[in-house]
Amino acid sequence: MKKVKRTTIYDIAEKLGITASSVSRALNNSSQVNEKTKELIIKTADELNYKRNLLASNLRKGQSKTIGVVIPRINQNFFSNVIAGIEEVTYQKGFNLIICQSGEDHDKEIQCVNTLINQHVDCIVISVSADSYDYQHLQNVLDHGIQLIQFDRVAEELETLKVINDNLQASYEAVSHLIEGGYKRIALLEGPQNLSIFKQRKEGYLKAFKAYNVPVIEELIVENAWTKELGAEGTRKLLSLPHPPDAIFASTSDFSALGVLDVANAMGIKVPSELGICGYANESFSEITSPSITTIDQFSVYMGNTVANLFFQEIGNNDTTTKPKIISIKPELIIRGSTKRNR
Amino acid sequence: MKKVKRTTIYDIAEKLGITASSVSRALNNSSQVNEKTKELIIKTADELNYKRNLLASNLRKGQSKTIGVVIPRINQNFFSNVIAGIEEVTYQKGFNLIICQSGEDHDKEIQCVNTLINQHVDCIVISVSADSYDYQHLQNVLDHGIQLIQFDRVAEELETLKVINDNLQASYEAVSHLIEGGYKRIALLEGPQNLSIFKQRKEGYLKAFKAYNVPVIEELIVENAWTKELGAEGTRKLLSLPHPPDAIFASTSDFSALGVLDVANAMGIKVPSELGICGYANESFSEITSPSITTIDQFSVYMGNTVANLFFQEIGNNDTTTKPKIISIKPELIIRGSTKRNR
DNA sequence: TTTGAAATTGCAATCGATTGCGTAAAATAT
DNA sequence: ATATTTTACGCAATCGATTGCAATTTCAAA
Repeated sequence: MKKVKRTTIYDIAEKLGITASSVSRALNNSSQVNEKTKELIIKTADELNYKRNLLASNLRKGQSKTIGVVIPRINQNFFSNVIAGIEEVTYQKGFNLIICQSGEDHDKEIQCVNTLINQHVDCIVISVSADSYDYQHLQNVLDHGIQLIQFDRVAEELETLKVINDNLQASYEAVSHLIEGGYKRIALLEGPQNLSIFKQRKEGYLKAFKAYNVPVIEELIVENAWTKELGAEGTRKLLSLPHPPDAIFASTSDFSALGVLDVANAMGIKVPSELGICGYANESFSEITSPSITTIDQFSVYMGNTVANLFFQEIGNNDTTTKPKIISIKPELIIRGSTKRNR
Repeated sequence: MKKVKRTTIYDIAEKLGITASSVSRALNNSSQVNEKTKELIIKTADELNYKRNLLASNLRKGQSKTIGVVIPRINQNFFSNVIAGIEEVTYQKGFNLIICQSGEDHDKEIQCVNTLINQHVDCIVISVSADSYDYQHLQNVLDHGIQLIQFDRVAEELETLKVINDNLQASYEAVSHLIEGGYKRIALLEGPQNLSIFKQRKEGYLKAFKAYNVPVIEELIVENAWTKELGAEGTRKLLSLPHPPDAIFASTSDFSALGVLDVANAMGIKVPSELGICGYANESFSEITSPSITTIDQFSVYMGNTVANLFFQEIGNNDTTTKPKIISIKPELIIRGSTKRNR
């Protein structure tokens, strides 16, 4: 296992009595090497089971053909789908992906970013963690001449490429759907407001109220309810109010919505007739629950594709005067059983 | 964005009027450099926003502190959990993860492996794709002196480190549970038999029959039913037999079990009273369905931890005479509504 | 003050691939 | 046959960090 001497271009050169230069050129399919010798070189390279040392190659070329991805956690449907989407594209271009998990921790996020800078990645793709409070480390990425693309959870104040969902619009549509369904007291389970995505979702919620000329009821807005447990907890509080809500928009995630559903079931409250529920993210389980949960699809794999394509588009483009692009993907409201009441 | 000259140890050396050697040593906390100059070097490195170029460092040191992971697809619960588990451990050791998806395609798997060899990864962790028919590419990994660890889906004939589930035992327990529950005609949805995991699960199924002295009914064994759709299809066939089964063990996955459940619901067949269902893998949705699905938990995150720990244990260990280790993790049967009938 | 050992630092090669520049050889034009 | 252009290949530097060995300095012991 140890100390296997791998064959290098020098080994090939020596065997053929030529220089490493020619070998290198041949393997890069340069036109300045004779066709015959090129064939010969490729043949012997194959015989010797030669594999190019990308460390050396990349060092010399000052690039790495590697993209670093920093996400809160990989074993969360949305993120693993985005990664799958990124990989689809990058793989075809011969780029590799280094994955780091920030675990929703600001310090670990900084460490991840630094590691990726050390690795000389060509680009860092990030969805910031929930407790990120400043973005010096991201500025640092730019200072090192590394392309930076933010997706989904973005630091708005940083001028970088961004791929986001139109959270406001999606949220607006979801709440409109509830209002049109005849729900009168619609509660909101909101996420950490330092993340713009959650702020936007709240704005969409408020916008719908305004559009339909319905007054907002402050006591129906529950902060920081973005896990299944917190969602359940918030729901218990909401449902024990003197004037409980007749619908809950779990704007943070389907997990949260699942918490709502559990509590409703446990309390014998009928969904959707007595309580409408709408989640967010179209997790795979949301169509399996009973009733199935109305939610919002974010086209996560497509989002990954978009991120990757954006990168390849931008590196081809040396024009530094272009404004930082923001691509917004319109999510889709998926109406299911949890909000379909027959009046 | 382009052409940012990053600071190197030479820049630091020049600024302080010393050599790069000392800078390098200082940054590696070598004892052969004066404490005072060490401090000074570290301070200026920080001021200049120096980041070590790992390409250069790794090239020189002949390692990369990187582990390559090849899996069928990342956006599948089991695999993303394993990766999360691997990352937990490797991150602490300062190792990075390069992720490749084979997409269940043998050729792409080969390409992935080759890329990782090019990248000079220190270890390749792989769960082979379903249509892998030979393992030359894995042998090649070993030939390049790269540590190879297989997990879950393994090529048994290759002598490498392996981390697997005790599929046979788990499967045996699941079927025993069904038999003890009074189910008489238990069908099996099996996966591609070239993958040992599916072969073992079938063996467990057969073993249970033998143990309880129940005859195996060949027509109740359905080949290649390892997606939701194929599971549903197989179920339709099974349930339209003259003598339909009264339980189905979807040994391939919970997705397949979900297909079974859908068909049963559609046909108005009651679960678990008229039909028992058991899945595999404890996907998050399996406890949400109604009834919830009895399944087998594979401790996927722990499996990832184990893989990573195994690697670090082995590289510390230069003794090449050690036999290739196989670590078997005992999965756990999780009994839920889909097999709980009250007789 | 001298001597020897220990502590610091510098020199230069090395990891493997790439590439600008120069030159010899081959091909084409005159 | 000679001049000129192409083509093909070699030389040597380079990317940035590491490290064995040599050289110098420091310091304590004699």
